[in-house]
Amino acid sequence: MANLINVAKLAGVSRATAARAFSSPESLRPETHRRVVEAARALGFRPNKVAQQLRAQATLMLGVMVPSLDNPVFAEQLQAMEEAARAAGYSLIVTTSSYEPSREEAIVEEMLRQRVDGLALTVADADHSAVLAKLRRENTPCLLVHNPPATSYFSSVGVDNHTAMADATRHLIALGHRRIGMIGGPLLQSDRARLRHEGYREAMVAAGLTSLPLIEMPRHTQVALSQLEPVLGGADGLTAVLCTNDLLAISLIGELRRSGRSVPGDLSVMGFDGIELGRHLYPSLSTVVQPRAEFGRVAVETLLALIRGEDPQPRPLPHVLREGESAGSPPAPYQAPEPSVS
Amino acid sequence: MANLINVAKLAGVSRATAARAFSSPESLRPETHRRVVEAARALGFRPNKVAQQLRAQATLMLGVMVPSLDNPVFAEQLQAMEEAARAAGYSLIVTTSSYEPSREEAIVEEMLRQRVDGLALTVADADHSAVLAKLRRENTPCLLVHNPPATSYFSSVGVDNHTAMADATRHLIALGHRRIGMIGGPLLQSDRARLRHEGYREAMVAAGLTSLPLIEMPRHTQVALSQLEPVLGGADGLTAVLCTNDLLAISLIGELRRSGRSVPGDLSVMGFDGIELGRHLYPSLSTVVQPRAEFGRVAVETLLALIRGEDPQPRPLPHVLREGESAGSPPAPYQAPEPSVS
DNA sequence: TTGTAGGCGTTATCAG
DNA sequence: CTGATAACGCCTACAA
Repeated sequence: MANLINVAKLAGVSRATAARAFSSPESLRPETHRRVVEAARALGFRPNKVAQQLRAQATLMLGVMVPSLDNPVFAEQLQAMEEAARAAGYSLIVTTSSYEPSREEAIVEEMLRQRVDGLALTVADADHSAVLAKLRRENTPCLLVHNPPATSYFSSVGVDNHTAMADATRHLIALGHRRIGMIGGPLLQSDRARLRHEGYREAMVAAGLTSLPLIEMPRHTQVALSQLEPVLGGADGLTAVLCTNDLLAISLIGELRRSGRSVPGDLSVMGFDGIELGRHLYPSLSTVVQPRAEFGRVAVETLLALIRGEDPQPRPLPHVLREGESAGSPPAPYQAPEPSVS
Repeated sequence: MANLINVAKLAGVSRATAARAFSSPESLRPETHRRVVEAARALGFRPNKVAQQLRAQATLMLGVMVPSLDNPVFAEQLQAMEEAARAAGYSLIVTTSSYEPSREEAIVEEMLRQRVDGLALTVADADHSAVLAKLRRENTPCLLVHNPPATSYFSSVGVDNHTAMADATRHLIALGHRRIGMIGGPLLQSDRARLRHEGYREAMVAAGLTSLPLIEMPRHTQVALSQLEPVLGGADGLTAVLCTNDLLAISLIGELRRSGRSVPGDLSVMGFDGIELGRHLYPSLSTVVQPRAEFGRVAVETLLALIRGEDPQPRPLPHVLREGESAGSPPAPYQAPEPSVS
């Protein structure tokens, strides 16, 4: 109904002239331009992006796939991406994968059919991802977010997970902790979990301490304290725990306090991600801050560079240790009462 | 390059036949079908949705606009919407408005140009929204999420904010509280804030108690304790506070504890939204649960019904009071020491 | 400054 | 069962 043809008719000009009234108004006689604009308004004309996209062979759309939006780290990053994309004239198609390969597959296929100009993906394990393997054969620009560079075929935006977790570990060691454990969500095989655990291990070893295997929690957002009891109790129980994300840390703190323990009195807890909320809790969360807003901006910028055909080499984003109230000195070891001097 | 024409050529058939191999394979001779499929695979053919959308005059896309993704209530709802939409064959274009009218305007215009099949919007105040006024003149189906029905021109999905907050208030009253206040984010004029405050007021009045004005915090996610001190201290200070969202409540609890007060010992705190995280905190959050996942499902279903030309009449979604550890009995009033009997 | 015309990739209609 | 053709709405050489 309200297309350029009708606008042209009503204005008494050709399709081309009507089109030019929008794409290059300065090339029109003012009077002509006015007539077209007038007609467009009268008809409630609104340019059809779908037709523009078909014609231009470009959609100005980016496809974004995150594992979930339940974790604020992804939601906050997505928010930043959306703002950056909008500022550059791009729209976002947003999907969640739950890390399920079949969904990842379907989502990416769908987005390719939609002819998105670029993809920003977060997958479980970039090294063993079927969907990434397939994407190598396509020529749609693709950027990994959070996933380490891996095969280095795809550009990637994220912090240095290895160093970041090593820093967190050293922080706890500096506070005096010696028996430090680490817990993670149900995806121990994820590339980030591996790197973070490796960072922890290295820092422990470098300090002459014993590193423990990553303890797997049944969910990404909730600890099962019962699974932790064995390593907590006793004289040689842990005095500090690193978590692979803030939600786990928050849940752990809650469970500990509910079980009558104090944080950090009985156990120090550190998170990872630096979600906003962590600042406001009591005890506030000690954590490794990933700059989520910068993530979003850099991700979009990098992806747009890829789309322009450039070869951006994004550097790892800087992480920051945010000291909160959830990590402190270890409890004083139990001392047998000594005879007093006096 | 890899379009139907080339596939047709390679398969030695016409465009139409090539197309049919995908849209109605059963209408082709098996051998023909095989040849087309073979050719498609050889060329890496992938149907072009943009062309399909242009041709079909429908995009199978929904436009979603939320105020922000920093608040898990929106992120969790969005996640549910995405899953429901995907299940129905729709994609989501996601945007954030920060409640800024100019962004709302630009976003909606953009989505209309993109010819989304429907819009799901959350605005600050549905009664005084310029963008909604404009949308009334368009014929793109539009659904409000969270906003109360307002003018009743647009369908709307959400809880009954009035009753929900009244329920929360009655809960505190039942616990023994008499001096109960309410705090909100910086958008006191939002339709939901109004309704919730009204619900609070009614419940207070019905119990013969004094309702107070909504106290405005500078941000949606963070309290300024200094602004609250006046109403907290003293013998007639508040014993309980209702918050318009969970993040405010969590922040309030953190600030209170950091200032040496206990929750709920000194002050009971209730949130609103029921974000997952609230369960895991210590003290766990007493709150009014909005069924976010159901929100998402119902929103998508309702919007799809609108798109089909039906006239769905979504009922308010049921809210649930979740009792947590952050609300309890009020502190015993200060008693002047009495002469002991003995 | 404005008009003409072809094509972006797909699908529905109508013949054959 | 298959082929030819027009149309979805827009843009942009190329002409005039």
